[in-house]
Amino acid sequence: MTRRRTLTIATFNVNGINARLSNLLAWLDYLKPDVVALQELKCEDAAFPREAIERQGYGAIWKGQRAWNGVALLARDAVPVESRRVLPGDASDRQSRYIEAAAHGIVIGGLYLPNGNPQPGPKFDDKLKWMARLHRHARTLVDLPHPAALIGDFNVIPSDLDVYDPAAWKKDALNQPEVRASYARLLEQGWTDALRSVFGSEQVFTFWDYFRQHAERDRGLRIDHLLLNPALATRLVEVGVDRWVRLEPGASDHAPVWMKIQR
DNA sequence: ATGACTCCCAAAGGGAGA
Repeated sequence: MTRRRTLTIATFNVNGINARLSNLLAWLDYLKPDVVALQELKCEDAAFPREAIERQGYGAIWKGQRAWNGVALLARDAVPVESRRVLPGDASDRQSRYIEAAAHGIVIGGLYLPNGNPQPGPKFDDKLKWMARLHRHARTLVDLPHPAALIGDFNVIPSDLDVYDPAAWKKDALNQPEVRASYARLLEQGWTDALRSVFGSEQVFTFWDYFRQHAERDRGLRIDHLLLNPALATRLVEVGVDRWVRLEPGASDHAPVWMKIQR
């Protein structure tokens, strides 16, 4: 096997890893990403499909949870070297929403940010608190001399360009001014939003809900993000969304989002 | 628009998602 000149790093909210296992494996076989962050495993640790993932050529670490949430990191022909499995700052947090590891020379934080609906309300308050914790932890990564990325389902619509109908999503937690401002402040630490930096003013989506044939009609949101610290951003080559995965039978409501970086 | 659609658990219908 020839060694490729770029590394491919991807994030994919699978919406139930066991319900979607064949979709996930088909996509891995197609793209052959080097590092993958998964969200919404919706399984306990013991139910993670480790053997099927390993047969596909990937080492994995994961943090599951019964019924909801759950995150994992996969590395092609390697096992991610875990550095964290909880976002610091709240000892009472029992939700599986963060996992961090080194893989193929890059520090990867894989995250599943709380949805926050309905808003206003306690779930929305929790979302903002989780984002504040993310800010504090991200500060420790952004200025590392080593390449680092924060990737996953942020549940944040960064701007009106990132939603097919801003008015229809006006009251949604993903689209609130406080949430957008918090995301913007995170970027101001020095993170590069890889998709936006390459697409410029062109619209691109990563999620389409299951209603009203929104996927087929490309009425979506951009809420899955790839953030690069400066040491990694200089190596960014290409980005993409594998929208075809969203159009397959039995698909997740999210599509995989990927970037290629120089080795 | 208390909607729709799909997962989970569990064994029906409710919680959660976004």
